[in-house]
Amino acid sequence: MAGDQIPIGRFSLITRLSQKALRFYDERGLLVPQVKDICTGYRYYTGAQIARGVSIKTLCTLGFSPAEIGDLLSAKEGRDTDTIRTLFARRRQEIRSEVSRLQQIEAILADEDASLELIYMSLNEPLVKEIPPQRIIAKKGTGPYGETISRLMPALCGQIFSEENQRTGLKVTGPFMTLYLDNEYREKDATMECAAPITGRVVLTDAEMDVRTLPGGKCLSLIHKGSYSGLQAAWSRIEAYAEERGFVGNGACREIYLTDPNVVAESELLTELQIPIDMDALRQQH
Amino acid sequence: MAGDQIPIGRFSLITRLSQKALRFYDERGLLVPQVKDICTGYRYYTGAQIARGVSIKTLCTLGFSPAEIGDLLSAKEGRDTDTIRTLFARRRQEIRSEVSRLQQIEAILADEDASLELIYMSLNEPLVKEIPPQRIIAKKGTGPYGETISRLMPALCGQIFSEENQRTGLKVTGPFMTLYLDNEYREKDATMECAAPITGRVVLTDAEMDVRTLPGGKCLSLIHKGSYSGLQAAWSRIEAYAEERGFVGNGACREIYLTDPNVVAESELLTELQIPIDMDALRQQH
DNA sequence: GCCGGAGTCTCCTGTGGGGGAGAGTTCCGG
DNA sequence: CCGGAACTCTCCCCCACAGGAGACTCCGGC
Repeated sequence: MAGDQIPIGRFSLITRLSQKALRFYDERGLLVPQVKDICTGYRYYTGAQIARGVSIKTLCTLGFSPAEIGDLLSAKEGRDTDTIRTLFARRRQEIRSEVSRLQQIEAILADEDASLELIYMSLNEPLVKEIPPQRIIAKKGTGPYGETISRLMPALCGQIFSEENQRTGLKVTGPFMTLYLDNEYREKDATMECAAPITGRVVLTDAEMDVRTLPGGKCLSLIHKGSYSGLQAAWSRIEAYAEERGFVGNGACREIYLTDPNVVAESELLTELQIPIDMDALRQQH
Repeated sequence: MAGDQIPIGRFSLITRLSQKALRFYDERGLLVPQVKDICTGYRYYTGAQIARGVSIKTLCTLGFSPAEIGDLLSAKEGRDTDTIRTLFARRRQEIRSEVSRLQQIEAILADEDASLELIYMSLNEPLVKEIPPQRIIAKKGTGPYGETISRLMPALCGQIFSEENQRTGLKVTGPFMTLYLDNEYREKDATMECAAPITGRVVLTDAEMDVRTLPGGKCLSLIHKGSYSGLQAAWSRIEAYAEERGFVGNGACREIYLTDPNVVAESELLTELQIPIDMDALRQQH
């Protein structure tokens, strides 16, 4: 029979592996042709190698990486059924999580209006992220929400940009923010702090002001685009998300004004909402 | 506010795009930092660029490629809702087909015994592939299946390796095969041809022998591993598959003996089953 | 002004092959 | 034995970043 000396093209047709892939597997040692003509470089496979080629193709179709395929084929030779089962189970788990990820995306795309909104409004999903500790200067106040912030911000800026503080080298190192100090929602007498991350020496002339370091750690974060009047809805979204997933709060919520309302149009304003969370408490729940 | 001059690290935290990705998008022109210090190479973004960064992140999470993201953002600026809808619909289709592909794999992996069999037995799924035309020498015969092949093969080999034909330069260019010429299943008086692909001039001394060119084209192909006694089951599998998908046969089925039973152990034998199919007839059905 | 640590830069390698260029080989019929 | 067709070879670029090395820069505190 013509079983020996199969050139790469024919071998490719039989095993359904592309020539590119065959050369790649040769290089990686996964499937090395029996004969390689030293002077022309031509690869020649044998009939006995077809089985291995077919196995590789099958495993490849199942989505295993070349390294895993190597392990699987070794395990197969050694009749190491346990390893095979383990790798198969892992792959199955990967596929399941990939499917559920794709289905979530599909669900978003399925709602055409929502997806248009997604791109036009820059909406996005809340996400857990790590934030670094920050040294801040803050001014505390109590009262209704918008009004209090409007009162605190100018005072804060006044202090920061005072001649004294500019002379000693105080610098603002990030966007301004508001910290919400209440543990519950209050309409009229909410306690909040307007703050800015800083470096340098500070001279305080206001008893209501404070310089301290905010702790870092994990937080749930959501970026809101648009006028500040939409912030209420955004807070509801992120709180609902936190509730749903069982996140446990761990400190004051922060509202970070990423863009400057004096520079950017109201509809293009970006604000990041952060809820510091206690990952240990979350883990204990599950 | 400190909205201008955001270095890459901070911008990365805000937008949730990795620094690597940001450098890549800079290079590709997808999101170029407002300021790039010529002498240090440092990238500085502005608050106004955050929105674009967040959009890119969102679209990236949805699985769009950088090129598509560029198109989408251009369309967004131009209020070209149609383009956006089209791209979203396309992506959605891609996701659906990917999900169904993965679910098929998951179904295979779900049956643990079947998957072990898959790797130990080298089973695989039938697949459509293209085969080239082949010039063959064939000997026809009628009778029960195994017995007839056992009779035809030695005769065919005798003819091929006869002194005369070896002298004129006849060469075998591929594995031996059997062609099944009946359109129905027959137990006792099946008509078949044993054949081998050849090149060179041939002298025929047997009236039952024939030299001709088999047509190329699409075929359904399945590789079977193991003793020839399992071929019956393999034929059932591929026929069932063809039936299920509505494939229309288009010529004699071929059974190709990829490995040599004189060399390879019975349990390691490989045989390829091919059913030539008519793609036009298939298309008309759908 | 100086120093250390943190931040940032570019460049290289890796993934799992696909697509193509340009050159060399093999094969087959005449 | 010859010539053209078909086959095969080795590079090189592409994707969409991730990881890491080694060097440079920046910043805040003293």
